[in-house]
Formats: sequence, C-alpha cells, structure tokens
Amino acid sequence: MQDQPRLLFSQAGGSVPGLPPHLQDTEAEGRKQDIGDILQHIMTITDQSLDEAQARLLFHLLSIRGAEEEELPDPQLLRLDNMLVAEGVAGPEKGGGSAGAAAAAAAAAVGGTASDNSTEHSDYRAKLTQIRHIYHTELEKYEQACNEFTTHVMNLLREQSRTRPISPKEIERMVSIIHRKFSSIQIQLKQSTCEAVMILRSRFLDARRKRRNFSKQATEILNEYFYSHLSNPYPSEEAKEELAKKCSITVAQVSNWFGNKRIRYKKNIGKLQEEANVYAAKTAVTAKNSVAHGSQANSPSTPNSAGECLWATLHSQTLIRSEI
DNA sequence: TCACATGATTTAGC
DNA sequence: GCTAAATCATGTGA
Repeated sequence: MQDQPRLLFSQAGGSVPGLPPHLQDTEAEGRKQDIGDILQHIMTITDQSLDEAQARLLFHLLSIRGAEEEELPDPQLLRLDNMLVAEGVAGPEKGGGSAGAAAAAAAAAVGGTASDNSTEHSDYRAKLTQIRHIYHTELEKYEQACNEFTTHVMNLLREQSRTRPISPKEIERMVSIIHRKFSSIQIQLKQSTCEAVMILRSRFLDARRKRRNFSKQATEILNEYFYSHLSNPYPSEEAKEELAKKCSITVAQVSNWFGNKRIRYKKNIGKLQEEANVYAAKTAVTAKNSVAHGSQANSPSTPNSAGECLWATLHSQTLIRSEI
C-alpha cells in the first residue's frame, strides 16, 4: 500500500516549485490548457514587472471568461463527491464510518467472520484514513492557492480601475471564473483519490484474494445435502437459504459450492464414489429417523431443467455402473 | 516447495 | 437468471 500516496502525487511534467504536483502538470492536457496558463501566470508573476504581469493576466482571464459564463454544475464532480463521501474519504469523519461499513460488506462478501477479518479491516481503515488525510491536506492547499490567487487578481483589478472603469460585477465575474478554474483542478485531485480508494478496495476486499476455506462443519453440511440429493443436486432457493444459514455463508457461496461440487463430482466420479458412499450411509441413518417422524425436510425437488435432467441421466448411469 | 484442494470469477449457452 | 465449464488465486498438507 505504499503506492497509494505516491499515486496521488505521481503526475509527471514540468516542475513548478511551491505548488502541489497536481497543479504542476495541468498544461499537459489540452482541456486544462487555460488552467495551466493561469498557473504559469501565477508562478512567473514575481519575475516580471508588475505592469506586464497585470496586463497579461487580465488579458488572459478576460479572453476566456465568455465561453464559461453559463457553465452548469459539473456532474462528474458531483459523482466524484458522492463517491468520496460514500467511501468515507470526504464528508464528516465518523468512527470507522463508511470505511467500517465497507469493511463489514467485505466480511459478508468473503463469507468470513468479523473476528477473522478484523485485522485486515483495521489495516483497510488505516489506509483509508491515510488517503483521507492526504486528500484533505491537498484540498486545503488548493483552497489556499485559490484564495490567494483571487485576492491577487482583485488587487490587480483595483489597480486597473485607476486607469479604466471596472465594475464590481466584472470583478465578481472574474472571481467566479477563477473559482471554476480551481474547481476543475480539484476534479483531478478527486479522481486520483477515487482511483486510490478503488485500488485499496480491490487489494483488501477482493474476495478471490481473501478466499477462506469453509469450516469443516459447513463442508459436512453441504456434502450431506449434496450426496443425499445426488440424483438431483440442485437445491431450491429455500434450501440454499437454509444451507447458507446453517453454514454461516451466503446463498451465493452455497450456489458456488454446488456448482463446483457438481462439476468436480462429474470429473472424478470414481474417486468421489467412496465419499458418496460415506454420506449415503449417514443419510440412510438420518432417513430412518426422518421416516419415523414423517419428515420430508430437504427432499430433492423434481428435475426441472435440461441440466438437471442430464444430471439425473448421468447419475442413473453411474449407479448402474457401480452396481455392475 | 510443490502438488493438490477449494472457493471465486468469467464466459458462453440456454 | 441459472448453469456448466474453464480458469484463477489462494489454502493446505506432505
């Protein structure tokens, strides 16, 4: 996870001392050309005579303002904001908050218990907190830079107003343009942060990476069901739910297990026949008791699909072979 | 360390 | 949407 902060600050490009790296590479993208130009103005302003700087900066800002006058709130920015809030990076910090929720969701996804995953989830939360910290630090820098630049431009305009009339409305519009420009820079920060969170999530929460074998008891329960319904090992939705509950796993995991079991049973029928016999003996004992109580629980449903019919055929052939 | 077991994912067919 | 089949990625035991 050492990559995360680096990812946030890894943009290549020309270096401009004193500004965050996000601000330093904006001119590389055609769409961000104006932002880059403005930033260049900021950075070169101290090397120029004040008059020259004023003239160039004002000319630039006035030349770009028209096209952006009626810009609507950026839906991309809204989406990024929503995502950052949902991930617990932006918005109010709650003790664990959304990160805790994400971790809990991860626990459910991998079918593990809370205690099994607590260490990993605390790591996840720690990394998320780190991202959150970097994000807020950078955001503060942007806001500060935006305020400083706005103040500077307003001072320049006031200076200009001595030589030509500049209305308060014009100043207001100029400020608005500057804010929009800095807002587009913020999108880059938010995109990088979202990317970092996604990578973090995939590393910590990817179920495949975090595969855990089911408990012996769970496997036992699933095998018992499978072999006692060998003629039609397709549990109904209700049966899956019941098995999931008994095994403390999800219904999807039950479906996965039966999918894997069917295919692997078919591939290794000879080998698994012994296992089938063991469970058949167990089932016989259970069935004896069930008959005594008139129970029909978990009875196999009748084959209702091509796959199930094929399976029934295959199973009957296997039985015949084993009889021979 | 390696081979095998196993849970999850992907893809294609229905 | 469910399933078979192939595949991936990780766990486990020798």
